[in-house]
Amino acid sequence: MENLPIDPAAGGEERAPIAEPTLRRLPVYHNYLKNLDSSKTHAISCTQIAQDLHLTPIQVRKDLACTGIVGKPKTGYDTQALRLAIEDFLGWNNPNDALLFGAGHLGLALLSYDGFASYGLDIVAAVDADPAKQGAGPRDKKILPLEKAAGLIRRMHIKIAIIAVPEAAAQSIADLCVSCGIKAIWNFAPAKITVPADVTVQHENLASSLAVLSKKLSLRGE
Amino acid sequence: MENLPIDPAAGGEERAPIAEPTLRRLPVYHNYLKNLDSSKTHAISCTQIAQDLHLTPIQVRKDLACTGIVGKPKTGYDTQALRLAIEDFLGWNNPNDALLFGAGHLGLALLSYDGFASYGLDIVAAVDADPAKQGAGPRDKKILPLEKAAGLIRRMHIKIAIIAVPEAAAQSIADLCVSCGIKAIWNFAPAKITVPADVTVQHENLASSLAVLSKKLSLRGE
DNA sequence: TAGATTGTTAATCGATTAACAATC
DNA sequence: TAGATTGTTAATCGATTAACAATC
Repeated sequence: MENLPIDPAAGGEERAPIAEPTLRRLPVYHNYLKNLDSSKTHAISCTQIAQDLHLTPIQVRKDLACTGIVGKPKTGYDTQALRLAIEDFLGWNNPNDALLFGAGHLGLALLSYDGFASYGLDIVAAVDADPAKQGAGPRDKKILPLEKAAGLIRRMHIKIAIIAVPEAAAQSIADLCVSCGIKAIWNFAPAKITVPADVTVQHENLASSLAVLSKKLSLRGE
Repeated sequence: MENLPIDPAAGGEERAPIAEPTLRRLPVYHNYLKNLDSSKTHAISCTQIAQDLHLTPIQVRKDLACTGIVGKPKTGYDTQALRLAIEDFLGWNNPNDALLFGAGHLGLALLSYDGFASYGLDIVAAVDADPAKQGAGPRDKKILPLEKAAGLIRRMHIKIAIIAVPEAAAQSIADLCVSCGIKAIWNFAPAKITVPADVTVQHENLASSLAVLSKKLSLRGE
């Protein structure tokens, strides 16, 4: 294979586009490895991973191949090396700064979560239009007035915005972000937002997940 | 086609399994219809929907066919009927009771959100192990001691649990749920949970979404 | 009627799974 | 060595897209 060299500067040639389902599974493997007792388990096989995560060994093998890791027949992969390969591939050791819009319950939940750092995301601050919410937030993160957003994004060259504002405000916040140079939006508002083609939007759609869950539940009940 | 009759009692025969991507798009169509000015738009075509949602007309047509809706050539679908057909198909007019575990920021965010009702989900209450969090929550929802969970689930025949507790507590909460007869778990904890085969788990995996977002961002930047 | 749109069958595309040689 | 596991090419499966007749 040998696609996706670890050094991003290396590849001038066409790079194999990674399948999104694979991409979504990589953090799952990473979390699995993190929870292994590393003092005991120095190597792990696809067979073992697949069994524990309820996947097939072939799928695991193919997914991991994307990261460039090379395993040893009969023993499997070095757990430490595999973990690092996933982190490398996902860019988790080059953290991205992000600005959070909205300090309601959801915004505070995101701001409180200290796990994002290990996923290569650093929420530098939050902004909120409500003066009552402004001030010190969880984990020593500041909650600033909305007016500070544009300057902050420009000054820190922030590329990622997280939108956790009410549905009605989502589009205008997105517009603001785009005008300041934001290139990726993680949207938690239950609203479709429209952005130019060069901006990526990842929509966290609870209604979709709920539809899957409740349909499965109703199908099971027969 | 004529699969998936609206009356769930009708089908003894094999029922066409709905594709998950389709299932996830149905709420998107629904939200789109909701935001239409219904006084003006009595009928809507696939072409129009596809254009506004950045999909293809063929895909929209196929997705909507699952709901059993029948359109009229040249005009499209009756907007009202289409909306109801989606709600019917997704079971949104037979709401399911759910119990929320965890009243941290995320739990409160879920409890505060008044949109779930229209998605067929009724969070009857929350439970939390921390006495300081117990009492009245948002929207007049009670936050009860953890010990009340089992009785509540059994008494109300609750089938859905929402887990919004810290990673370390997730599995033991899941075990509790299973032992009380919960059949579907919506898991917001960043933890893999293991349940018997007859229980459905929908895992809301932020790390996966973030991986997709940051990979797209880094690929764009070349 | 003409033209746009639906409903449905066939073709394509991409992800998953199977098969198997290479390797430790 | 024998046996388990990797890496990779081929086959399968399922979702998307294309094609087109039916319909208003």
